[in-house]
Amino acid sequence: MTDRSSSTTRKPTRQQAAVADLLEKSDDFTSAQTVHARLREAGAGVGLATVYRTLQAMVDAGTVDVLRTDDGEAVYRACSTHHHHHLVCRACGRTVEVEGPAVERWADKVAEDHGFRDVTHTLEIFGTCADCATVGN
Amino acid sequence: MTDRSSSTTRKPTRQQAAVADLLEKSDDFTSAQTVHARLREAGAGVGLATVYRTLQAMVDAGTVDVLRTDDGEAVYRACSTHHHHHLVCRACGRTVEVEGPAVERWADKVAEDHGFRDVTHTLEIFGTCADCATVGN
DNA sequence: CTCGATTTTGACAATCATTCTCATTTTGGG
DNA sequence: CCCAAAATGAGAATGATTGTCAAAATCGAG
Ligand SMILES: [Zn+2]
Ligand SMILES: [Zn+2]
Ligand SMILES: [Zn+2]
Ligand SMILES: [Zn+2]
Repeated sequence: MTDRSSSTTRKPTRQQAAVADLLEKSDDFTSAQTVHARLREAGAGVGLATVYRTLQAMVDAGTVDVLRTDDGEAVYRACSTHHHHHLVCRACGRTVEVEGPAVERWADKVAEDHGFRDVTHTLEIFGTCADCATVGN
Repeated sequence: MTDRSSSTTRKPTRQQAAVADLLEKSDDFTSAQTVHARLREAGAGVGLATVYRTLQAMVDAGTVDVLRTDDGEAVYRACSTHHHHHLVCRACGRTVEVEGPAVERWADKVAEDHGFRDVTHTLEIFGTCADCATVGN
């Protein structure tokens, strides 16, 4: 159990900062493997296990969002902290954060109508962005 | 490329029928591994590779829905053929199909407003169903 | 500063779902 | 019956993710 919880802001290590910085600079969702590779070629390498641990910690802390690609790979992105969803270009990966208060209410109501508690939801929109649509056709 | 597409209704084999039947009888999302195990213990075993192939074919044919669990495992369910989403109990797996025309329109509009084409979306609602809420607390 | 306790790291092994290989079996038409 | 195409399945290969555990970094009290 890694549960020495209530961890009050511990100073990030060099490795943790490196992972966080890289995500900040990247506009689209990035896999752990890619983060590892990028850091390696950038000189300041970070162990693969540490990359996974750091990403998971950030997800738990709510500072990064995670979602699954079609083939099941987890990808991460530094997002704004409030609740939102994503519009992702399936060609280039360009990502736009979107919000829909009505959708939030709808999801909660549907769940409640069926007697469900502790409701959460996942919602992602995929498409081909204008730039990619131009190139591809 | 396995693309001898334009599939002209081929008679399902014993194995394909077994997988399809099992999914029909199950009300919740089931993983390929579980389908394989269930079929095995039910006597009429089916090769694991065939289970995967059959499930993928059914997904392509639109006769089953697939989604990813939190740990990335693909799970399948025989659903109605029209577009819908799911309300899933994260404790017992009970699943309810739900629809939300307004959400569909919202998603398409958001994408269009940002210049995206060929839009699709994924949306699942998770919670604890009434039965499980009673037991757990 | 110094030393032991605690946390973090990372090389490497272990898991495990999914895919690939390819020889064998089944199916269907002629 | 005979052959070619399609399907099957046992086992190997792949690849992301997690587990292990000894070494390194950090912290806090004395
Ligand atoms: Zn986000
Ligand atoms: Zn939402
Ligand atoms: Zn469904
Ligand atoms: Zn929909």
